[in-house]
Parts: sequence; structure tokens; C-alpha cells
Amino acid sequence: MGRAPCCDKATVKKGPWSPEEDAMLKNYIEEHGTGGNWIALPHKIGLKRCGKSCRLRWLNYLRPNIKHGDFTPEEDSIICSLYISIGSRYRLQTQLPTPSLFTTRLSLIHDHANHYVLNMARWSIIAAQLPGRTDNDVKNYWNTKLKKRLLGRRKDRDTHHRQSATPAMSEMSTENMNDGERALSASAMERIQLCMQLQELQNPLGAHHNPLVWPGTLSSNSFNSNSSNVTVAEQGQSSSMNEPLMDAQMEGVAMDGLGSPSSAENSNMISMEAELEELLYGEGNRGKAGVVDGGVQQGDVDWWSYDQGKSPVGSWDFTPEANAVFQDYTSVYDI
DNA sequence: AACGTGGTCAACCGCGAATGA
DNA sequence: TTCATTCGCGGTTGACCACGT
Repeated sequence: MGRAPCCDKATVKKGPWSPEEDAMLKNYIEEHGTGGNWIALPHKIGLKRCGKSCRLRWLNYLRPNIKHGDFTPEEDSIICSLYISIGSRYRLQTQLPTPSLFTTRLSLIHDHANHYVLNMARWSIIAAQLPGRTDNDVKNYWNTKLKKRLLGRRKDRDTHHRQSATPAMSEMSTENMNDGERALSASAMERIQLCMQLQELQNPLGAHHNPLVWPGTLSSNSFNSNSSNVTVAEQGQSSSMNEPLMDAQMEGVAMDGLGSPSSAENSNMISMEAELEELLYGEGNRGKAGVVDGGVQQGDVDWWSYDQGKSPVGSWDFTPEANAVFQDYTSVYDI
């Protein structure tokens, strides 16, 4: 028994959209809205298209204020930093589960991170930071350009640093992987590799003793296991997968007692931002994405800066809806 | 000119989550 | 509570294009 198709594949048209189809869809939605039902929409318009196809076409192409064309260095920086910071599939729950219901979906996050995070989609988060860009755009751009640019440089550096690699990093070879490590998605490994690369740049001699700072991840004093109703023990065994590495990496930006980054951590964030630029644009091109003389220009890459009054999470600039959900959740569960 | 190769990006597919009856 | 339907996402595909041989 397979899954029921969302539409009649025999009668719907597939492939590129014609200008006529675009016009029909655009005119209808601008006049009547989507009606809250994408599946029914093509029938109303008289389009021989799947509802999902209509939705995709509208969101990625026809919607107003969509920005096409080259990404700016600022956008590059945001995408890369957020990609590294964010877990693989964190979706914002419209109804956050009770702590007792943190099961399969979130346990991976919890086990590895040792604290809870909002489960929110990666590409949507990133796209939300880039006005006019769609998640599909960002995803394509990452997969076809940015990843290659970063990993290409990483490869070069790997060769260069191979002889001075730390033991902890050598253990990351697939030969030495345990089951948990093998279970990691390629993207997760990729992120780890990228972070190790950045970490190595920051501290070539003692990377494994220096917890990496992840700009933009959740602060350790929000959603941590100490202040929530569920502990690591209650969640079952903690993953064996590179616990020190992952725990440190997923810990997020260390906060001082007031919930703002300490000066040392802030310095680390700035440093990482600069290193990221070095990976993106190469030696001698720092400052291209807003980092000048080791500092961060206000308004350029301040998406990860902490604003206590704006977000209880203390890292992302959440939408009011997301903030409301989060605040409801924290008040109900006394987090 | 013809062919091969690689890059780009719009679009599709399948799945899990959300929603409502 | 259950089940059917719809939504929204990540991963993938394939058409198209540019470039090199």
C-alpha cells in the first residue's frame, strides 16, 4: 500500500510553467488569495497543475518582492554562519510538545545538544534572514556554490594541516566511527567538519580543549536541561557520538549571568565571523562581508547578536509568532 | 561544428507534521 | 482518539546553458 497521491498524476501537467499559467495563478491569488487550500486552487483557476506545484511556483517565483540574482557577500556570510549553527531539521512547532513528549523527533537534538531547541526548518530560518530570498533559492545556492567554495578551501587546508592535526580530529575518520557517528547525516558531518575547520583556524594547537562558539545557536541558559522538567537521564541514554565535541558545539554562545555574551565569547564570535570570511573569500579579503579590522559593522552581520528584550531565546531574531509560541511554552513549563 | 562535461536552478517527490472532522 | 487530508520541508532530478576539447 503506497501513499495516496495528492493529485491525479495522469491529468496534471508537469515541467516548466508557461507565462500563461504564471499569469493565471498570479492574477487569481492576487485577487482572491490562496483560499487556504492549495490542492483545490488549480481546479478553481482551471489550471492543470498539482496544488503543490502551484504553491511552489507562487512561493518561489510569483510572490511579490522575490529577489533573484546574485547573492551578496553579506548574504553569503549569513547563510554560511547559520548553516553551521543550525541543526539539520529544526522545525518550529506551532504546538510545542510538552517536555514528556520530547521523543524521537527532538531526542536527537536533545541528546547531542544537552538542551532543547526550537524544532525549526533550516532553510526557512536562513531564508527568513534574507529578505526576498526563498528557502529553495538558499538551498540551491548553498548546494551549488557556497558549499563548494567552503569545502574546496577546506580541502586545501586539510592537506596543509594534516601533519599537525590533533588526535581528536584524527579520530573523526570514518574508520574509527562508532554506530552513532555513522548514523550522522552527511550534512551533520559536513557541519562538524566545517566547524572543525573554523575551530582549527581559531586555535590550531588546542582545538579539542577549546569549546567552539556557535554564533546564533541557543544560549545555554534557555532551554537547558537543568531548568526544564526533563533531564538527560529521563531522555534515555545520551548519544555516544562525539559527545564532547557535539556538546561543546551545540552548547551555543556561552552567556554570562545577565544573558549576554561575555566579552571573551563576543570576541570569539567576531573571530569566527572573520574566519568564515576567510574561508569564503580567501586570505586578504576580510571585511568584504562587514567585518572590518576584526570588528563587526553594525547592521551588516548582526543577525546573531543577542538582544534580550527582543527574544527570550537570545540568539535569533524570531518572528512575533515564534516569540509568542516560545513565551507561552516557557511560561507553561517554567523554563 | 560536434560532442562531452560540469554548473545552475526550477520543479518534482516523498515524507513527517499539522490540522480538522 | 483516530483517521483523512493538506501543508511544508529536504533531498533529488532533469532540462538548459556555458565552456572546453
